Amino acid sequence: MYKEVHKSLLDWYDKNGRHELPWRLTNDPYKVYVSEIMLQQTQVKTVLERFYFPFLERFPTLMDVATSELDDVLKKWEGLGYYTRAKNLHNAARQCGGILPNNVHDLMQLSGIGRSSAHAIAAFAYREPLPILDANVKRILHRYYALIKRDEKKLWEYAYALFDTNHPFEYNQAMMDVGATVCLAKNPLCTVCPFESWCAGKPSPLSYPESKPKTQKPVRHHAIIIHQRENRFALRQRRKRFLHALWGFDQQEPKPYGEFLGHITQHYSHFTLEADLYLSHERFEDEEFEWFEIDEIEKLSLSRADHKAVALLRYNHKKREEHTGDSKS
DNA sequence: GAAACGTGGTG
DNA sequence: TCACCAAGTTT
Repeated sequence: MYKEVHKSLLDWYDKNGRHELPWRLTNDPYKVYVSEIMLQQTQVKTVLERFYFPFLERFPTLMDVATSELDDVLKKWEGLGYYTRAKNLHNAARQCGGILPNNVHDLMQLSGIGRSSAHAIAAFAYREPLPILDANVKRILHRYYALIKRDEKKLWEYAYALFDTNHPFEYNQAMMDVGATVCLAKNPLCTVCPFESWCAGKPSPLSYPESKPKTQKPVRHHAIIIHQRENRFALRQRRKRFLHALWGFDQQEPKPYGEFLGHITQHYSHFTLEADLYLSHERFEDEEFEWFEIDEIEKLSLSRADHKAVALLRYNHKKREEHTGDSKS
């Protein structure tokens, strides 16, 4: 049925596939696993250039993750976002005793591994003849079959329908690459697509699937307060889901709390933070908080917004030294 | 099943 | 400038 389609796809993959991706060259399931988690909702470029290699250098094996502290894992995840992934990775490593399961069922029992990641790990790391279904494949399927509605269950059926059981590994990799480089969300390059002759959505690729109703992100106003006591500053480790386990400064309702240091805007996945930053020398007692010298703060894992706060603190400090003529440090 | 969950790149 | 997107999972 799909013989010609599969041939077209494989030919395209041979010539145009991203054959140099490191997690595609390794035969270490752990490395494939790490790549799959890092790549969730994250661009290849970011993972490749800033996170994949440093993480593996610090944690060469899953056992290293299992025997390390969450704070250490988080430090290597700092800046990558969706920090629950790091928490889940750490938890999963301990769940399986540092030995990654080799089948979809057992993989899915681990924290942070859903059906999509389980199939990807099984297919890429263990060469299981299973179709994958990620955002790339979904976009291709929606267009190929001209599917308007988003339906997870049906998409899996189509994923199995189009799957090439004779070349499972190459097929899956090829689908990822077509989705990432040809069947693009905004500007699909249909003229060079291996599916061109059979794609039902080609006349109007942007129609599949139907776009979600656009909602504007709410803006939340806060004050970020840097409490200072001599040469130390107060930070606490977050306990809730948002930016879980990351350290940060005090955050309160928007009003003046001392010396104004600047304004911080940070766009999160579901809201925008607008915060004024203050330096306070008022007495501050809270068991949640610990006191750090400025250089010690850098050793903690901080969110982007809190890093901006540190930068403003340093900038302000430096500016003051210039004014007082004090040029030490 | 909808909403929560980060950050950087892009048009 | 800003909405949208990029290899999803959990609640």
